[in-house]
Amino acid sequence: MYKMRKPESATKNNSMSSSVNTVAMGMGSVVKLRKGLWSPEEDERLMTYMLSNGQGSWSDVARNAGLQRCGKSCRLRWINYLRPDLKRGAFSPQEEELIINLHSILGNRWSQIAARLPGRTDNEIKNFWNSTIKKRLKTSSLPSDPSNVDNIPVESSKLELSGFMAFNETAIKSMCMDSSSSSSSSSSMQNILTNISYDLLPIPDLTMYCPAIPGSGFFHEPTYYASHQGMNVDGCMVGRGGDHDIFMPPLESVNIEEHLTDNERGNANQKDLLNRVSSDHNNNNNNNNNNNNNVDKMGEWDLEELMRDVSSFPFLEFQVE
DNA sequence: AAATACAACAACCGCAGTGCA
DNA sequence: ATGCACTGCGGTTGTTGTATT
Repeated sequence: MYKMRKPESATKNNSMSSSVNTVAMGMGSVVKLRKGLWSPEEDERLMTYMLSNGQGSWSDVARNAGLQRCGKSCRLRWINYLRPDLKRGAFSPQEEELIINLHSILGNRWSQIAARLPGRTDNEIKNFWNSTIKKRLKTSSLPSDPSNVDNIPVESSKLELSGFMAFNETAIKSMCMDSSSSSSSSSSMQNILTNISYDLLPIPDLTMYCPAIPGSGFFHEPTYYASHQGMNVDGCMVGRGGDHDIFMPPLESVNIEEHLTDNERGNANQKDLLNRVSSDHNNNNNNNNNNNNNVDKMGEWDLEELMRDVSSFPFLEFQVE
């Protein structure tokens, strides 16, 4: 079920949902900055601006698009709601499973998790986790909450998770905790993975996560990613699995849009996108699954493909040094 | 029908990291 | 070296719709 808020007009400022702050803008001018829910008019302005000008400085976006919002608010709205590649609607069971698994490695690094779920935002995943999964896990029959690495019993080297085997406990903890040895969580993860040698961890432990990572050279590449060279350029090979080398792309956010050419970006049907904005606002209870543009399709197809792949991968042996 | 509780979601806030002058 | 602006992230709060009493 996907609930939408009742839209409100940009012209009225009622209640907390659209308060107004005044901010000095230099040259003696004062601009009133709106806060709270976005109106359809604001959405359309931002969408139109972004589609025709692309992303620049967010404060410039706010100013140039004629929005009485701070840049930060514009950024958030674009990333979490208006972005063309967003997949809307309920999380599929596969996505849910993926989130649980990724969370067991990455913890609350929502942006990192989101980077592995095409079309989903960190905010969306975070909300989903806090409102749904967390409760479900709490009431489930699992002996401990897999989301909390601290709860993993010392004796248990493995944790059964939804039919998959999770990483070896040590590896999981290292990945989650190792922030001192590197400047970023991504390189931390890479460090861990590159330090895994080949005799201890069963390969399914690793493959469980690889498919979630766009650009992994591990499986036959989804054509979408394969067609955008450069996705793997910075990837690092973390191991070999039989005939397959295992590539981990950098764990920084893999932003699909960044890899589109200008033409490809332009091909995103602007009319469709604008329609989506207005239809979202018009249908309070709308998820956009009916809106079968390629952008929406891509995420679904990708996930299904990945889940198929993981189920067929052979078992191998890995080891933590 | 009204009141209340709950779930789901949107958006804000504060902080940290980064780049630049 | 310092200060500032900008960006991104994660935690938190507020709003709204729905279910329940």
